[in-house]
Amino acid sequence: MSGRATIEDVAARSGVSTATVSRVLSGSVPARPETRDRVLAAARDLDYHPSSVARALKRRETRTMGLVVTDITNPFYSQLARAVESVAHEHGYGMVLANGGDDAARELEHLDLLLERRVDGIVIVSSRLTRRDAHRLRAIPVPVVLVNDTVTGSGILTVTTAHRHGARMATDHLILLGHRRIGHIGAPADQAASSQRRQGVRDAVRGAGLEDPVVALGDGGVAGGASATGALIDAGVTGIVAYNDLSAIGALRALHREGVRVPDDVSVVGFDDIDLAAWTDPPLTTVRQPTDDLGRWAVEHLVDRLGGATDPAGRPVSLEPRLVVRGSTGPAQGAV
Amino acid sequence: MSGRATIEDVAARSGVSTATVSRVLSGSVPARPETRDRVLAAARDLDYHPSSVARALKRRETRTMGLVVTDITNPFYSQLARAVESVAHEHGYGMVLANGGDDAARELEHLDLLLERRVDGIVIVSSRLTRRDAHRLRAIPVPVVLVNDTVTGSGILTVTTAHRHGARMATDHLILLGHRRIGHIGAPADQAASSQRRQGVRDAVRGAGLEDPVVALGDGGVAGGASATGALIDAGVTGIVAYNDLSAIGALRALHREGVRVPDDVSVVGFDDIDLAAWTDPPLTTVRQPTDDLGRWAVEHLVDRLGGATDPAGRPVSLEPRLVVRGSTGPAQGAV
DNA sequence: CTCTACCATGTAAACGATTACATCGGCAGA
DNA sequence: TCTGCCGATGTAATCGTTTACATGGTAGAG
Repeated sequence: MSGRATIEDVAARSGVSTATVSRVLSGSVPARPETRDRVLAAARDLDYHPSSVARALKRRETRTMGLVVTDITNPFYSQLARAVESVAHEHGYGMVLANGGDDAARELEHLDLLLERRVDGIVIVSSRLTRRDAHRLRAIPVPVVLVNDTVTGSGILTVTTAHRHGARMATDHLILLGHRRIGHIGAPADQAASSQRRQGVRDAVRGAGLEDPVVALGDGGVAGGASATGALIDAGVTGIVAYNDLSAIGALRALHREGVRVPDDVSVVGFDDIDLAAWTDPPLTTVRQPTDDLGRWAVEHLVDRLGGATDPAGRPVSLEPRLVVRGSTGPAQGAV
Repeated sequence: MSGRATIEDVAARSGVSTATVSRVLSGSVPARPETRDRVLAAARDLDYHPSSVARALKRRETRTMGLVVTDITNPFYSQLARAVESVAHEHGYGMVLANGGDDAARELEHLDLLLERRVDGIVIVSSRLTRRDAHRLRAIPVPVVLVNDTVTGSGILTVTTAHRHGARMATDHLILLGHRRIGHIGAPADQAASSQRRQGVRDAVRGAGLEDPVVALGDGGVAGGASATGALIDAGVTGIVAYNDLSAIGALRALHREGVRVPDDVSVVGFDDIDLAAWTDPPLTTVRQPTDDLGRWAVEHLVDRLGGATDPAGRPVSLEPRLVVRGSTGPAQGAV
């Protein structure tokens, strides 16, 4: 057999027209039981699987969505990707992955490729595009959902973790433990949510009447977290709120290397609650993002919209994170 | 505008036939400069992007490949996914991700979906399918490359890390450090490479004339690694070779909880060299898989084969891993 | 017995590109 | 001037489905 069986082969073998085959297979219109059986048998014999590309051309929908992610290697993103893929699958959608890579240009190129592939919708996760090329996002001719990121004043559906509030919870936790001098490991401005989380830390500190947090900039990864930590130690902080778990893990490592005990001397809080956060030494106190819910929300609203729903897409929907207390935080020295 | 611009719109606007538009855009056939310009201008004005689904139907290739992974959340897989996506992109291919999930049934379903989508080829990485449903793999009507896994006696292209040799290197390393009683944290038989790595450990131990390694079974994840460790400690091992880094991290955690010092009392070696392995406490000695090379090999051979190459696909190609020594291994107590 | 309705099925026109083949004007060589 | 060729472009078939519309047969109503 040179190619795969087509609907025509099935029609020929079962002695009916292609229209009937199509109808039987889709079940859209009842057929005479006998016909039905003949068609089904022929399809089985020929191992016929309809070509979704032909179907896509006719129906003008591919039942595929694109997922644009900055770095699939980052545990938070891969967990989100799993959620998105899984929910998409539930709804009969496939997922094509576009991994951002380093630069925004590449992300744009990926976007064009997705559109050429005629994906029905796109989920974009905390991309660089939202800052540099917001106008490009608005021009996308298919529904888009942004996760953990916003582009102001567009009608684009958005779901995000309450970063600011999450960071505030983390910081409040430290303050409640008696910490007075708080440090923050930030991420570059092109990282999603970077400024919101920083704000949250500041909110808490100010709310408690403490002096402003010491901020050191990381890169959103482990290495950056480690190297940012030195400055915080020097500044004499006893509590560190990291931009994310990776940064926090870097901090743990740096502190250990410097002989600073966690949590006895310094407490550390992360953000995300990636799988490995429970297994660091000590286990990481962190703010858990509702990753599965983010993914589900994104996909289901995309699907709704594809189904013709035309909700006004008002303000960004914000999902509450949850503080997960583990071993990396404890009472400040000399606290009550 | 209700829909997107089609080639016909461009043809109309530039006053030529669709054939000419197609030719100009693909550059396959030279056109008169003036025509060329008109077409290009029209395409730009209409923001025309050719539909790759129509093209796929005609050309009978989608320029898309499928990637089947067991769990995108596992760092090794996500690193591999990044490599695959990136190399595929280099060659003009898109990637649709099929995340296995728990059971093999789901993986089969995913496979069918990929085929319906008419992917040109499929990369399968250490799937459950190879054991249960090898016959299904052989029946796939597009080229397939298996990564880190084999199905015997099929003509399926295969590239794999030299698991057995890698595990042997890890174990030899411990033996060289004076360890005499070696433990191994294994993975269930349905995990790829599980038995080969176990064999490698045995090879080394036997080669050194030591008694057989103590084997405890994990689940390939952190939790399993942690719970398997107890039995190894009880058995009095001083060196542990884990199935992978996740298991090793679990072991580190369990040892720490038991007050066993690493590497002073017990040494631990992992496998994979995931990003975080360098950041554990102590940093993990591990066997680095050539992840990028695996991905590149897989994609490029797939592309070759799609291009008509018809290499005999003899034996599985095996890539050598590399021992990366960090802080989690050290001399055995009482060793010279 | 005729008419209407309806049910099961067939016919053929899309969907949006690519490409084999036909056409046509112009130019070089005889 | 005629022939032949070549380069640029147009015509139309094709890829594999879905689906609007047409058709033909059968049963129930009158």
